[in-house]
Amino acid sequence: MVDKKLDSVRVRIAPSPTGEPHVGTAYVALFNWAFARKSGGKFILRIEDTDRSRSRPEYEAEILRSLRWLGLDWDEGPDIGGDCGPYRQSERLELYREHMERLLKAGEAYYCFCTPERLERMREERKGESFRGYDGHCRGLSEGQVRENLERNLPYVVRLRVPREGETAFEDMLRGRVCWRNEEIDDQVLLKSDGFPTYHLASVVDDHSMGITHVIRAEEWISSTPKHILLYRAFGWPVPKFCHLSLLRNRDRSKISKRRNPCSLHYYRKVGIFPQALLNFLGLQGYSMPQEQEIFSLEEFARDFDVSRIKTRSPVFDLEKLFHINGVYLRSMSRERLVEALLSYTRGWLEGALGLAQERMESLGDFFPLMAFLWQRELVGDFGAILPKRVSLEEARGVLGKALEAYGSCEWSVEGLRRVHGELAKALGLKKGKVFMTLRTALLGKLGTPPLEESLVLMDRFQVIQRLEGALGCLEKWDV
RNA sequence: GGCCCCAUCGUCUAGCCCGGUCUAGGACACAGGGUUUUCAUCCCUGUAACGGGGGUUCAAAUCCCCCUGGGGUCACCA
Repeated sequence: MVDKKLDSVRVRIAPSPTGEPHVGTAYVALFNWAFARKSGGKFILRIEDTDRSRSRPEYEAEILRSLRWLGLDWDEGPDIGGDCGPYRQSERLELYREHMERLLKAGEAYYCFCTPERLERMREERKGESFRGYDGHCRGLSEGQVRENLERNLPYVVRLRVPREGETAFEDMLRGRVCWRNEEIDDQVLLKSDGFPTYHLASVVDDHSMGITHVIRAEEWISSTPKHILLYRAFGWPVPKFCHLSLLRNRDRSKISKRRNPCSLHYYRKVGIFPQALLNFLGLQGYSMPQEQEIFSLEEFARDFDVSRIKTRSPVFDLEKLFHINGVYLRSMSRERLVEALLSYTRGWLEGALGLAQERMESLGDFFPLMAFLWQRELVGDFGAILPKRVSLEEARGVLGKALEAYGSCEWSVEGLRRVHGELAKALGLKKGKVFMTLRTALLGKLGTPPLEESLVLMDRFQVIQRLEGALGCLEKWDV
C-alpha cells in the first residue's frame, strides 16, 4: 500500500491543536500546499494531539476552519478521511504502541524509570557542561531489572537508544548537508509515562505510514531532525526529503510571538483581511515570484511554485505591507463582490456584537456608533487628554503597563480577562472603577460602552494589545 | 554555554548557483511634488543596502576561509 504512494509527492501539514490557529501554520501550509499542487501530489492534514494536557478539540475545529477560510484545501484529513487514516494522532495510539514494541525488541529503544526529580537534579548538575542531554542512567538496565520495575508498576518512559559513535546527517532541500556527531544527540523520549507517544515517535511513524515523501516544516525542527532520521533507520524505513522553511520573525528578529505580532489567524479575519491577500503576503515571505510579481492568486502561486526560489533568510513580519496588499485587493474588487464581502464580514460579527448592543439600541442605526470600537483602527487622538476623571497620569500608566504584560499571555475569554483585571487592581492598589474606566477609554475609546471584558473578547488579542501600546504611547508625551 | 541555521536599503526582496552587463533593480514605509472641493486613490521625484577582514581572480554582492552579528534548539511541548 505504501509503495504505491511513494511514486508521487505526498506532503502534510501537522498542526497541534494547543492554541488559536497560528499564522505560521498558514505559512507552512501554503508552501506544502503549493508544492503538492505543482507536482500533482497530495496535501494531507494531520492533527498532532499527543499533548494530552494542552490539546483541545475546539482548537482543532478552529484550525480546520481557518485553513478552509484561507482556501488551502487538503486531500486527506480528519474531516474527510483518506486511505491512511485516522488523521488524528490520538486515534492512532495502537499503531505507535506496536512500533514501540518493535523498537524495544530490537534494542533500538529502552525503558527509563528516572523520576522527574532525578532528571531535574541531573540537569542542574550538568548546567555548565556542553552536552545537557539525558545521561543514560537507564540505558544499561538488565532485562531482569526492567521486568522487576515494570512489575512494581514504576512509571516509565521509553527512550531512543542513540548510537554513541558516528554521525547523522541529512541533505536539506534548501540548506544542503547538515550533520551532527551522534554523541551530541539526546536519547529522546519516545513514549511518555502517560502512554502517549511524543511528537518525535508519532510523526515519524505517521509520516512513514502515510507515505509522506517530503517533510516541509519550520526551521525550528532542524535540530530534532537527526533524531527523526535515527528513528527511520531504527525501523529500517526510507528517509523522506526534508525542507526547513525559515521562521517568521518579530521586528527584533526573534521568533514571531503573539504579544509582538498578530499570530492568531482570528486576527486577520476580525480586522477584515482577505484570505487571498494574507496568502499573497505570506507567499512573499522568504519567497519571490518570477519577475518579482507582487500580486498573485493562489493558483498562480501554485502554478509557478519552485522550491529553488525559497530563501533561507528569515523574514521580519511586516503588518503594514500586508495591509497595503489587502488594500490593493480591496480596491480592485467589483462593487458587487465588495458588497458581498462586507456583508459576510459584518455578519460574522453580528451575533456577538448584538449580544452586547441590542439592549442599548433604539434604532438599527444606533448599532454602528455603539459598536464602532470594534473596527476603529485609530481609536483616540490623544489618550492623555481624555483621561477619565480622578485617574492620574501615573495611575493610567500603571494600569496600561500592567495590562500590556498580562494581555500577552492570559486566557482570552471573559473570565480570563476578569481575573486579570481583578489582579491588576489589587496589585496596583487601585479601586476597580479606576482600572476599568482607564481601560475602557484607552481600549474602547469612550466612557460609555458595553461591559469591558465582553467587548474585548469580541476583538482579537493583538488588536487590543495594539491599542494598549497606542494609548501608552500617547501618555509618554505628557509629563507626570 | 554545546550543537545547528542564517547574513543585500528601516522592512519584504531581485541579483548570487553559471564572477564582468550592478555607478546594485523593484515593492512597503518615509520625505517632497502633481491630480483631487477635503481625504483616500493615482502619478512623479528623492533618501536609503552588498556586516567586517582576509584570500582566489585581470575582475567578487556573486567563489573560499576567518571574525562579528542575529536566530533556532538543547522538555515525559509540539
